[in-house]
Amino acid sequence: MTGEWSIQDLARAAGTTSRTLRHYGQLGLLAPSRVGSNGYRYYDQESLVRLQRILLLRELGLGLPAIADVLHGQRDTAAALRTHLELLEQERQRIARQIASVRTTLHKTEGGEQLMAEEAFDGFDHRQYEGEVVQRWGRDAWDHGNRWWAALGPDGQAAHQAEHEAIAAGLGQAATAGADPASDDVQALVARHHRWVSASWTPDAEAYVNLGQMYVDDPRFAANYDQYAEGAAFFIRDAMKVYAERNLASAP
Amino acid sequence: MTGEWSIQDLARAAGTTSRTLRHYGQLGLLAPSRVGSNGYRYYDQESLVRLQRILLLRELGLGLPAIADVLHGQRDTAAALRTHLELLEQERQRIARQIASVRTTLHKTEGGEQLMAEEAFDGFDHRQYEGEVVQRWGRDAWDHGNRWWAALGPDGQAAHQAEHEAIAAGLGQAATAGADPASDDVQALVARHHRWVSASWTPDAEAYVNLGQMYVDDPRFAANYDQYAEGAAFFIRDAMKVYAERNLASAP
DNA sequence: GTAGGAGTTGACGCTGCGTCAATGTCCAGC
DNA sequence: GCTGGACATTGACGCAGCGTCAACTCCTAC
Repeated sequence: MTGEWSIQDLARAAGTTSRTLRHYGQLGLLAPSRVGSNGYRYYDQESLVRLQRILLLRELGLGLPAIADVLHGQRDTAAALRTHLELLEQERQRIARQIASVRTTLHKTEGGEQLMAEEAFDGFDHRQYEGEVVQRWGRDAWDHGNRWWAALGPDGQAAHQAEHEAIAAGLGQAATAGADPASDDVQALVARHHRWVSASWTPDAEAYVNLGQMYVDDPRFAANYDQYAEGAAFFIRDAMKVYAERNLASAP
Repeated sequence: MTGEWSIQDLARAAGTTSRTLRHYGQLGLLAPSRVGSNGYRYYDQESLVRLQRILLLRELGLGLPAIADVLHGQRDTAAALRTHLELLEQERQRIARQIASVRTTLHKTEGGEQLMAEEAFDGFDHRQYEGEVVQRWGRDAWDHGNRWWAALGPDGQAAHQAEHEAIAAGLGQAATAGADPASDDVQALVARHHRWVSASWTPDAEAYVNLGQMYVDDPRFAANYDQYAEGAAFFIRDAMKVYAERNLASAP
């Protein structure tokens, strides 16, 4: 067994730096399992596990004092995460408001004509995903999508985005309210969603179901829908599946 | 005309504090229109307008250096805002992803004990493979593995998975970049992988090589690694073989 | 003359480390 | 036994944007 590691060993193993480990030691988050007579810090297996817990919680955005509470058993992980989640929600609202304000200001200060080209799909940067889209659906799909988007014009683009936001918000509310994905109200929203999608591309039953699944599987989409309600992505996927089975034809 | 205001007057008029005004003065953002022989700062109408611009941009989230560029005419407002908007969009995405991650983690830790049963080892369902594991390595191995996994606790389990993802992602990148499986960088990652495996079971050279081969032969593992890069499973197997030959003892 | 309200210039604090700086240790080679 | 290089230590500054003392000075009113 490799029973003992130097500070660098541990840092590399966990993908962090020795400075960070000493910082954690200073805060009482992670003490070395042994300190040599020369002052060198040594760590063991248990340290690694503990460190990985710390790093995981940090990736989730928790502050070091909050992590200390969890590690010292003064707070259980779930409670800390729930508190943190609330902070994150607030932060998200704050950012969203700022974005809205900046956009408004931009429209005022300039004509705002180039703007729309740049902020396609509420935060989705078209160009950023070019490679991915081309890889998954081919160059033609990309070009077609771009021409269609350009042809909409600024107002059309804004309307298109607004329609999507309205649909997503409605579905998010339904999900929160515990509605049945197969209910008439929900299905009416899905019908709107299908029309919305069909503006650029008409999916058949399978394609539409797959699209719904992607809303769940791709964290970028999931994050986008889940901001309206927790678990909204799952709800939407289910509702889309029902819609497809009832209303869409399968490919021959 | 109220031609001149003291620092408090201006601060109150603009809804900020005198400390802030002195800070802005220090950064060259807003100089007093006049400074008395006693050192007192005095401001005029123009100062107020300028201050309001500063405060507006700050509410939008711009940093003071960026505001300085705008005020000094080195950048026009619209450009600065567009740049800033991109930052905000990224920030929003980051927060959204964090929220999604925290929610996922919460579901896992709240499920707590169901976790290991449901999605041990990167989405592998333990129970689903019980028969197979018992058949290949015996009942003791299965029980030992289960006890070890349970002993990790929710966070430890999450950390363990996270570590594996980090390693696999790193190896996937190396594979994509066309790295040599025997190179130092890759071997360092494999060393991490070996430590990761050793958390529950310490393989000797042969066992480790066989494990690597299984990553290629078993489509479930292969698919798991190949999601990071095409052909990653082969690359990892080769790197593991080199590592075993260099660093691990053979069974007697 | 004095109280007290407003002004001044420092300087520390907060978050989570990165990044020197100055200096001590360990190990391998000559 | 000496030397070089890698790695270790503690200590301290830096960052963003001010809030918040602290220690003094100034002005105004009574």
